[in-house]
Amino acid sequence: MATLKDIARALDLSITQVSRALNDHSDVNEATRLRVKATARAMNYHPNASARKLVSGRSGMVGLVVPNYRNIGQDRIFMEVVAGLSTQFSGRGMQFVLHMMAEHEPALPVYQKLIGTAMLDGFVLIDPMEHDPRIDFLRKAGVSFVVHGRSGKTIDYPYFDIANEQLAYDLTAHLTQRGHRRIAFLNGRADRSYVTVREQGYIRALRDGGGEALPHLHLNGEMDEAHGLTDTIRLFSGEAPRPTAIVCGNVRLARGVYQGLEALGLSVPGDVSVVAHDDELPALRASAFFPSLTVTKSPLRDSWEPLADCLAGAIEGKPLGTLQRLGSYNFIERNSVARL
Amino acid sequence: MATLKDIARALDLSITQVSRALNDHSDVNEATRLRVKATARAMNYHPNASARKLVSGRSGMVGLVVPNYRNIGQDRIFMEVVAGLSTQFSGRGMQFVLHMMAEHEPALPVYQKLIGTAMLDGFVLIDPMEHDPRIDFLRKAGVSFVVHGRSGKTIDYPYFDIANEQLAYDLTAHLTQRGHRRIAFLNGRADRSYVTVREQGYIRALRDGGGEALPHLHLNGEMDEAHGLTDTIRLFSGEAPRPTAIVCGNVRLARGVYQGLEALGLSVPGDVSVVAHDDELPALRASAFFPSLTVTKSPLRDSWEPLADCLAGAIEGKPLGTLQRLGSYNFIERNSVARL
DNA sequence: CGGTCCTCCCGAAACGTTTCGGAAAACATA
DNA sequence: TATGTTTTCCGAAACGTTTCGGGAGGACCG
Repeated sequence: MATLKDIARALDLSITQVSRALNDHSDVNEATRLRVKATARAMNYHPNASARKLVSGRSGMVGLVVPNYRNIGQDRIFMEVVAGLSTQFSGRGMQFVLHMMAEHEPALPVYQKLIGTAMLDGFVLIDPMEHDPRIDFLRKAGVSFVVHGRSGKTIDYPYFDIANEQLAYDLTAHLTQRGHRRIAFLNGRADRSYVTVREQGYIRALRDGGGEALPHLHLNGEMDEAHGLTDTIRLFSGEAPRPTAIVCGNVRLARGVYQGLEALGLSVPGDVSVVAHDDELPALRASAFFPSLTVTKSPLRDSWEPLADCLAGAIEGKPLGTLQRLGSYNFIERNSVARL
Repeated sequence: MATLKDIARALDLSITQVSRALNDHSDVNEATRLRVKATARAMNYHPNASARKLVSGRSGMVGLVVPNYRNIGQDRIFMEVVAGLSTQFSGRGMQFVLHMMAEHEPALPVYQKLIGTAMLDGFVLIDPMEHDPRIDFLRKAGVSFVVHGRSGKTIDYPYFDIANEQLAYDLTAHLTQRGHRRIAFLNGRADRSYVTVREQGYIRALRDGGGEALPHLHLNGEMDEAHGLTDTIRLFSGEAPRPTAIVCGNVRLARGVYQGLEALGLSVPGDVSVVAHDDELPALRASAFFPSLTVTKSPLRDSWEPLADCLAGAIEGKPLGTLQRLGSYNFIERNSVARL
């Protein structure tokens, strides 16, 4: 509740000088600066965020806007995102605002309103679509934001992403190099941008390695155990030529694939080889699979720090070059692939 | 980006009158009011939250401060809380700020700082301890808050809670009425306020129903499957007199208890009767237990609306009487209890 | 000694809103 | 005609901060 005026009165200084002292401006005597800072601490002073925002344009608050959906409470990835980002921003002295929309509420008006009231300095965008309207909207509005992933043709905004094209290439090439020609790819939902990019890597690896690019072997859908299971059953049920190997978009899919193959009486890697990308989601360890799973590994939890970093940088007006980051991944060979 | 000044200029009115028109004050001509509101909408006006806060003291933002801990991403209850509260406040046109502390960071300084910067109108407190210092702190600071549960002697603050004493009484009495005398209670962590209250209900029911209040039958701990399992094994391992029935603080504990009893070769309800309180956590249905579980049911997800309601009411200065709410629960008898 | 350059400070304006205290005009009342 | 009352409006102050423009005093230089 203490204000600059209180401190100024206590020290017989002007408000101006107190403000300058606290903000480490140049033209204030060192002794004065120390006196001011000491009394500020003593009086338990915290600058009023609204007043500061009003004149300086910064509030130190960033937002995440997400749609609510049934069972969001069970979505571990969402939980990771929220906990990770919140922790990161709290640690930077910033505040994290979580805005949860009604299930089918359109997003743009929500951003519009949040921007209008001017209480947020920027946004984190997750789950970008292939041509994501939010990006255009925020770009036009001139608001800072950072994208988890990339989307669209002109990537002129801050982002953190992993090399999804290369990762899908590596996984697929690992299989072609071991003689596999018919390789299935259980990919994510078709409207997500990283899904398209991964598909390109998969196709490129097939082409380079002499694999067959059969449309029925590339499947899109939610990346959970249920889809891994059902897709696997379908792959080995019809008349169409069957794969000898399966690339999974994440480890949850792979778990479903293992269950499906077991149900079909097929062994890993004897009958079918399996590889996956591993986000290191909690309580799902690829090394604990039997047989242990060959993966490209890139923990999702390594995303939050660079994302917060980039958004904070964007708000401070740092040059774009420093705000576009690519995460690394490791290729970990285990026991789920056979040489044909 | 449009301001009151812009609207005033466009309509050749004073800023004062525009503000009063938009806020539905009395002394503004009906025709003027409509004109103002129309142009405000046309110019896509949203009041600047910081400016408003500065003069009116309200920002429309509320906060939740929680400690981060390992594997918080796997904690479904936390997820429910965040998603539920965020949705509720978003729906009320308020913003929900999630502040995640470092793992062992003391909480009070964080509240202190958040209060100091004056950007929040109030707080939601979850997981109250038996004598929770946060309550005293916020009460002294004169900040609005609402507690999920109750704590301390003087309950002079807004809260939403369920009748934990009565609920534990009902579960225990259900067993004594069927002839059980040695009844174990797997309760929550001893420092939580609702745990103490439930213990009182358990004791009262034992006394009323002629049960034996044996200290070794009342166990405290995290309410998860692992503890349900280990506590059960221990209850039936030592020299001490063994229970004929077990009351579980939640359904996760009960699941562990079922597993433990199965491992010990004991049947439900033939050898041991089991009852529990059911928060209706996702993916854990008491009716799907075998044998199906007798419970007191009170869905956790019914908490968020009254909590948001009470906090919003407290901020608006409504009388305390309307801000203290008790949730109801149902007693659902199924097949996990035998008559002795 | 006059001029220039630091060092340290301050008043005042600005950000966008709400609200207090009038005040002009129109109209009714005595 | 004088006196209230109602309706509709406005200027100005206030919230707490940052920042612009300037200014007093001293040191330094030629």
